[in-house]
Amino acid sequence: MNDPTTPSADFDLQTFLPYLLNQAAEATSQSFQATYRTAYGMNRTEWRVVANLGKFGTLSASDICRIAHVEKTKVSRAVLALEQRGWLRREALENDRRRENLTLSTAGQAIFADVGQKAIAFDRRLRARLGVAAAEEFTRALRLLAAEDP
Amino acid sequence: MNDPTTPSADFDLQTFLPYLLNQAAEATSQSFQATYRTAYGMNRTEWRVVANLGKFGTLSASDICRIAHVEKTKVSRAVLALEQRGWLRREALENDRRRENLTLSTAGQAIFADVGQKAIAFDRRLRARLGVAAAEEFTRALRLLAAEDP
DNA sequence: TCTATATAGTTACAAGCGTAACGGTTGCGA
DNA sequence: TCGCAACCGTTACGCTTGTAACTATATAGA
Repeated sequence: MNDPTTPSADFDLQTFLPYLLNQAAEATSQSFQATYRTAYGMNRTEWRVVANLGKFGTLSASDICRIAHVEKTKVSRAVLALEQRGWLRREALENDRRRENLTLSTAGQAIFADVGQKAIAFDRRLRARLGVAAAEEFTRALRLLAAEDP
Repeated sequence: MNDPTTPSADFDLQTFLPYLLNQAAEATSQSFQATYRTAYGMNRTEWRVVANLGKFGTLSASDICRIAHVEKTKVSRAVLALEQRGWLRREALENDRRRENLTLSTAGQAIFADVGQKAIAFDRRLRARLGVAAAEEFTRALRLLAAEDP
């Protein structure tokens, strides 16, 4: 296999894991994005902010950066957009005036409940397509590859 | 952490397949991108064009669109950039003057060989991390999810 | 205390992107 | 044959993004 005198096999993009991962990620994200885009005009980052605030209740912007692995400038802009539409409230912290607590408004919670339910259904369909057991193994592999180090 | 008032059926981004796919795709693509970016100043689309021309020899721009699932405007810009750096040649077709054949120059082929070898090594490391057998199953799942329909 | 280093979040600017329109070409059907 | 639709590739425009700088606050060390 690794005879140094013979040229090694040519590279094939179609079997390259990063490429395949991108294709699958694009296809599924693109497909689900209609759910929050057409109904609420949110982009992906805004939806992720809503999803994390919906789950954790209250977070700071930098918390969201860490948890969801999103750039802080993206979070900053998403928070502004969500606030302007009345889906999110900011609250200053007395003990550290650099940060602010973010919380979904009632309207924001309703949106989280709506899109969240559809996300659960969407996820269930994807897992059914893979087979429920295989989906578990698949998820483990994704987490392994997503781990920072390489 | 968890708001005790939220019901347990709430959506959790951390188990959502499109999210996990994005994380894994971003992590691996980002990690490998250093290989072609620092050495040759290519972006992802340019690298994909090189990879496909390296494999197939000669293609038209629209061929690349179909094969690599890239927007035609991105391909157009990538081809221009690669041509200006002398890594790719265009050739008019007599029987259809709308299209042009694209081929890597000698320099382009050398780049393909270099980056391609590193890609193969990178891919091998990823698959080793998953376990070679598991990686096969993983690849099948990715192809299934990347299929257009949902 | 005073300095300097780190952090939180915002903003400016340039680069990248997708949508839509465009010019040029081909092929099909009336 | 003409006319019209489909196609290839490029360009124009506006929106999104990342990098780097910035303000403001907090913390650690001399």
